[in-house]
Amino acid sequence: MDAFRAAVPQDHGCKAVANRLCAIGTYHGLRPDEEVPTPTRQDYLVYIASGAAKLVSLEDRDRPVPLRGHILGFQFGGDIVSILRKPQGGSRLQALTELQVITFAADEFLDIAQADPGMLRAVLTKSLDSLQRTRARMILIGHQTARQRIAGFLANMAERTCGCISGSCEIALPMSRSDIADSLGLTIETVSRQFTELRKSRLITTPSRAVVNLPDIDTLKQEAGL
Amino acid sequence: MDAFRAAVPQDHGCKAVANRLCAIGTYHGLRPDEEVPTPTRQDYLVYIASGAAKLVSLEDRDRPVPLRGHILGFQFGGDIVSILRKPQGGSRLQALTELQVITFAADEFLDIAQADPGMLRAVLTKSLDSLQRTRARMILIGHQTARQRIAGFLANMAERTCGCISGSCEIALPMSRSDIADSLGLTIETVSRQFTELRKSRLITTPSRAVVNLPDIDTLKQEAGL
DNA sequence: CGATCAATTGACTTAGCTCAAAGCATGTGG
DNA sequence: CCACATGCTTTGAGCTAAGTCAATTGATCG
Repeated sequence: MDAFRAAVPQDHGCKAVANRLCAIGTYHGLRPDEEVPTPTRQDYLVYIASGAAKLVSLEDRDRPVPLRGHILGFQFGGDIVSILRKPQGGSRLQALTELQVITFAADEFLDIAQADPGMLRAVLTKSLDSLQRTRARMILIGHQTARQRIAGFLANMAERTCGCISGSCEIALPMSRSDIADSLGLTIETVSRQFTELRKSRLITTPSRAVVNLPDIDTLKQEAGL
Repeated sequence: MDAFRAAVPQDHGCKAVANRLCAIGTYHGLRPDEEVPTPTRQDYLVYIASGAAKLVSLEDRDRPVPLRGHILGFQFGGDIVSILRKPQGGSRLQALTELQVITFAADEFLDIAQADPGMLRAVLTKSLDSLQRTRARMILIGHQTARQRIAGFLANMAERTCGCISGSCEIALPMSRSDIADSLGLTIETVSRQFTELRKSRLITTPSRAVVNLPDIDTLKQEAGL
């Protein structure tokens, strides 16, 4: 429950709450391509203990086409994801690597969190932040070129998976090109071309298909317009 | 405080809270182009009593260019907006019409809301919903054509300003073409061209520059891929 | 060692951007 | 009241980034 504790600047009694949370949650171990069981009766919160996953919008028949089966984003160890049940905006969480998660019903979570006002407050703050970040990303997607999006994606991955915000680092890309393309609103071909462009510009090297070396994160960020 | 009450399915004692909120809040009356005073010391929540406004990201010198001074969205009577102070992702709320708002510090709000767990819970739910909607919109922006975005924008406006989700209706567009363009990640020219295209398709008529008639919202939505 | 699937590369098309001009309001001063 | 200036909006003519279609290469796995 590190993420919860991290969300609270001064940890005032959250450890106890975190333990209570673990008590109501269920552990799941998943292999690549398997899905975190989708709730039917109520909303769930998922804490990702380790591994990488993609959040995909449901592909209901009666859903607007552009919203069907698209990648909403990627999640990594430490993240908390809310999985809402169907009517509102259903989504499923699919493992990209070996994945360990703890799931619990949102209602039960709220019942417990309510006991600790600071806790609930922290979660609210966290979700408002999340909203702000998503908004920012929306603007980017609306105004950035393909190259900027890819550069930004790689810089973001470096930060989220290795905590690297500067200098050089090597990151693993557990998702396919097609997943990347979809999440950025691009095509596979364009993603591929941008990778080779960045390679030519010496901003990345690709030792293997799923590994990318970022020799200069700062320039990469600049390239992304950040 | 209708919006707050609306957020709670069964109103259990929120009216009292709403009154308390009004007590800690400050009323502001603004004319077009004026701004809701930007907080420097803490985050603020703004309840829009009446009128229309645009939420604009700050244009700090040291901010990534694509995030500078862009339209994050439009807000109307009944909406609640969070204005975060600088470091996180500052934004300002600028009146498009005569605007009446009540502002209060987020901290004070949380102090009061905490007393009523159901209330805080409702707000959390509301903000999670908001996150989901923003995510959906992000996908759309990444995958929709100019025509779909404009059609979707108009349908959305009809729903938010007159509550029309079907049939026909006439809406006012208090914002400029350039505001619309920016919020959708398009250029003014493209917006203008799409308006004339929709006019040719008999999906809209424009009695005046700032007024649009939607004779068939259902087809419009279909056009938007919704 | 093929067979299969993902990724890359190439040739072509096109939606939307850029640049530029013209149309239309609204307001101001003579 | 008109002339003119100013600021939005519309329209037009290329141009370019990214999408589409199609072929090739490269990995992985029975």
